[in-house]
Amino acid sequence: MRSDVKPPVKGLIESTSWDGPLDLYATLECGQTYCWRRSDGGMFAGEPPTEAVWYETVVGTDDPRVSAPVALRIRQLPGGIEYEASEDPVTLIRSLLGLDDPLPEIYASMPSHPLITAAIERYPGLRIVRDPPVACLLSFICSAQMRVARTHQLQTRIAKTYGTTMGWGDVAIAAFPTAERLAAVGEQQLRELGLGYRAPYVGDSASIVAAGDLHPVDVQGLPYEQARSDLTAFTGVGEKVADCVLLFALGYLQAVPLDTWMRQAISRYFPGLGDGSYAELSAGLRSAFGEDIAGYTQTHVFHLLRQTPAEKLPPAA
DNA sequence: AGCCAGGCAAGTG
DNA sequence: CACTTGCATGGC
Repeated sequence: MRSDVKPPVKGLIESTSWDGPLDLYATLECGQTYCWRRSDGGMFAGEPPTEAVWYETVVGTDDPRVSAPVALRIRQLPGGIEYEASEDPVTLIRSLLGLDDPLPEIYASMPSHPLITAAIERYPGLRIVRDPPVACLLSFICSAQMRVARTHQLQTRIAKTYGTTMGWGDVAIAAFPTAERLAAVGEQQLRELGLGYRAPYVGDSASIVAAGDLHPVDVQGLPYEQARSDLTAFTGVGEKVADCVLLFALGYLQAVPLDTWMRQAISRYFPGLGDGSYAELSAGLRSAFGEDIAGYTQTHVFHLLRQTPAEKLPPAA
């Protein structure tokens, strides 16, 4: 069934090899990435796994970090991150999970505010991922007006339907399909998967990548606001999805995706930022969250807001 | 039954 | 430029 029957590379990335805490569960299930699947199938059910469970993904050739697809799975143990992979994945895993981010310094540089303090005390070790850029782009196009769990369910369906499967033994991991493959899938078939009105957006953006007209990595290195603006050239990508790609794939830690949750937080906790344009609110929130690392603050706060009943949140200032 | 979910594109004024 | 409307689907 699978052609690659080679045994996997196995090992441990020791927790002493990075700075600060790591919470793999919060990192992969806070809603910032749709690229991983849990081997027990219980992702985004709201419950942490009872035992150390495997998280699985494939990093494909749309990603400049690899020259050939790499299948891997990881789990968190007391001593670090255990892995199994189709080839040595250590550098890749460190990148995917933000293990080289100086988290203690990042926490120290966050402004003192009741909402921010509550978020980092609740989720110490939540790190910003660096997802494969094309998969990140297309999955966040799908996320428009959909709940996190259903968005993830759709990505799984896309991978299992159109992606290639890699693995070893009884491990089988479905890769997110390449842009070329998705570009060849018709809008109608994507609708049948349940994408709804997002189906043509995904198809068109995949075609843009496949044709070589624009790749999300092309904007890497540009000034933040320029990069955000350039990404909106993809179909189905506005400023919010562009911010997600910049933060969760391209390492722009100053990006703050302004979704409905963050707009609520602004009106309740930072009313001074006003009801202006996206650009204005974004600049204001970056200032309130810590200019260079505002995305780290945003993702902690986002998770807190989603996981906490309103009456248990800090009182509005 | 109605409202909402990590919005966006296209059409007006 | 600011503002409005239509758009799929599922869960509560």
